[in-house]
Amino acid sequence: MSTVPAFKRLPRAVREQQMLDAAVKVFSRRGFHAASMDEIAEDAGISKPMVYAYLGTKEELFVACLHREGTRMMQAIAGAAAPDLPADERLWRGLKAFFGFVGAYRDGWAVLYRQARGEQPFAGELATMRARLVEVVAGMLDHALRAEGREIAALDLEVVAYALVGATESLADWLADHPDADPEKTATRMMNVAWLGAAQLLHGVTWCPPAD
Amino acid sequence: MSTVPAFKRLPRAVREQQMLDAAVKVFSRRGFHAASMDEIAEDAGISKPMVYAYLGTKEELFVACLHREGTRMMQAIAGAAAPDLPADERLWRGLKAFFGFVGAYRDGWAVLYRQARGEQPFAGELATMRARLVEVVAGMLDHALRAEGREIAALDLEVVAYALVGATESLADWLADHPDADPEKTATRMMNVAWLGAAQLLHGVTWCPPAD
DNA sequence: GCGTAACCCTACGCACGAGTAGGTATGCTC
DNA sequence: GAGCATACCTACTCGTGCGTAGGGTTACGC
Repeated sequence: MSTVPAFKRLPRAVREQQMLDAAVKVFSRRGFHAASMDEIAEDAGISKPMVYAYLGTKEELFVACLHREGTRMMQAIAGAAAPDLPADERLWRGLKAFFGFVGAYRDGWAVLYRQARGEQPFAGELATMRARLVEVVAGMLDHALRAEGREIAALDLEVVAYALVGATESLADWLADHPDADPEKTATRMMNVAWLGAAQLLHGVTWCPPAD
Repeated sequence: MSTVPAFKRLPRAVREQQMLDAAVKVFSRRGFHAASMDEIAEDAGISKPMVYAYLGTKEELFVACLHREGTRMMQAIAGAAAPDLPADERLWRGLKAFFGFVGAYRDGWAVLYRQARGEQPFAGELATMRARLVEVVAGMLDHALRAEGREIAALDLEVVAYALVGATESLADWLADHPDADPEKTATRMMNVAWLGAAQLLHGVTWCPPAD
């Protein structure tokens, strides 16, 4: 009895992407633990054993999501911020690319930023990616500083870079919650906060705590 | 057969605090879902039904943690940053109080910042608290701006405040991972990034995207 | 000293969800 | 058109962990 199959058979590569799309969507809304494999499978329009066959266990599936979205993001940034540009131009292009990514893949961003941070097994991997970003920003600042003939303790540099990355992430979060906001405009605003402060530092202006 | 009880009977108020301490500790390490009521009870040196009797279900327990740590934090900040001080002084004291809180209650901070963000039922409450903070910072900036005879669109103000709060949270996170770092020094570094940038904005200096 | 209330326990029921066993249909190759 | 690999399913097992039933013991008022 050859009934017409309700939905087509598709090649593995296509189905894998559909599953990853569904997984990113569900993980972003529910978080790792609250998400169920059944829901992901249903959302992908497929049955659960298929997910296990293609992407493995729940943990492996989550790692696959992290990996896809993470490299997607890093490549977007790296592709935009060429290392031979001046610092402000580089920062600007990097920010534009970053906010572009967040705007285009809000769920992916939510998984990376909101969900993967607290979960023990994955926090490490995420921290590494984040650390790479911080290092890049710190390197940029250091480069700009040396060009001005100045220098700063490595630890201070790292912390400043950390703050800049944090501010950026925070605005990204804001962007993810305001679907009608413009990514490029957000990048401009970020430049206004970050670059003006950083430029001051570059020129040797610093703030000191009051005597008491 | 009156055996000596292994551990003392304690009044409710004391046990509740012990339970909350244990809950904050476990939730901060494992996250809401991965944390088990059994582990929390064991860590508090008590049996599970006691936790249910005093603090209710797992969700209610988590909310209680959020509430205690949240008000603890907000009161620390509000108590330090008196509204009649000049803007930079106020910002400085607020930051000092905030980083002091994070340094003293690292687990509490981790629950608020790392764990409660992604979990659907609690994200709202957290967002409200965060929004209150952003509003305070935005109000401070607005106040300082008006004192200079200048003005800025409300949305821009909100976004800048958002970025500052995000940068601060990010440094707090850094602090939580570096136990030997000094909270006050961290606050100073934050001032260097935030205030210098904000002061520029206050004086009307802005950054514009390049023509192309 | 006796009731009553507060403190505290061991031991379970039960649902939910990760992962699998075992089988069917479709297309591709020779 | 036989054989085989690939795509896909329904229907289960079983562990884990939330929440509770039911009962014991210490303190405190009177």
